[in-house]
Amino acid sequence: MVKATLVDKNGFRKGAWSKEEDDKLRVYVQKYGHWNWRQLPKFAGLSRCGKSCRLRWMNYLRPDVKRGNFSHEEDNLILQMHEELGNKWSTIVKKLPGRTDNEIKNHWHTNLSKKVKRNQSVSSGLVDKEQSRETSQSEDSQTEKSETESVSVNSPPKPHHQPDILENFPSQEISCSEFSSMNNDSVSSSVKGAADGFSPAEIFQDSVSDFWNLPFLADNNDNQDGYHSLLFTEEVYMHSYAFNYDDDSIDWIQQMMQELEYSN
DNA sequence: AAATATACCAACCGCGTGGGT
DNA sequence: CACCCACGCGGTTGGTATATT
Repeated sequence: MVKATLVDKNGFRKGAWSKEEDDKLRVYVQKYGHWNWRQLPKFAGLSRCGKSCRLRWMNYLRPDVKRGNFSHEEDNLILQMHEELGNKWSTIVKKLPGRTDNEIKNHWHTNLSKKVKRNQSVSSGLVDKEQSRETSQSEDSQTEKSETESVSVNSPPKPHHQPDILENFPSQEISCSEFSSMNNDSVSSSVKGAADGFSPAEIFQDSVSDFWNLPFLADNNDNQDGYHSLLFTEEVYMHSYAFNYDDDSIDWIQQMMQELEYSN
């Protein structure tokens, strides 16, 4: 199910994601969160546009994405919600934790919409014997499928690209909307929560004064309370703020990231 | 076994929206 | 108010797997 990889006019790779790209994106987002999808590929060392990265993460790499086929309960819920809401996939997906809007949309178009059409035909008396036979057959196979699949729903298999490096990776994702919408005050406030007992201004000042002396704190070995990820978030923020994402700062972060990767 | 049709689904694309300036 | 930017949503495309002839 992969598209041939090619390059668009901006030099961004398109098409199928390689395992290496997946790993880079997964490691990056799990460590640092997706604080800005547009900038993220540069920092993660990916030649992809931010949009593509976001989609890949949301639909495939997110640790809580539930793979495998849909259970009867899920099917019924989708049918019911779709009847109420129409193609509001983002709303429907909220009722199906672990599923993605893309997955639900695909499932709808490939399975459920046909089911609905058949049911409508049945109810309007347009179906002939042959069709009803087909229907019952496919329903049966569907049932069979769903029964075996409900197991996979309860214990979702991990994405097939899951590298060993992430086996013990606690997720410390920072929501894009949460972070990217932060202004100076809110960043300071969030840090205040982590640093406990310091005023935003103090934290901010301390961050500035200590910035060049701080080690790179995004360390997987010590993230019990997410404190380090918060510190890192602040650090990246400060750095990007100070340098306004110029090439030097990007190179600097990339270099640091590489060093981190090698040290793991 | 080969050719063709169909199903599936990852990824792309365009547009709307909201926040910031 | 207008403009820009980043993001999210929904529709669509197209490559691969599987079934059928």
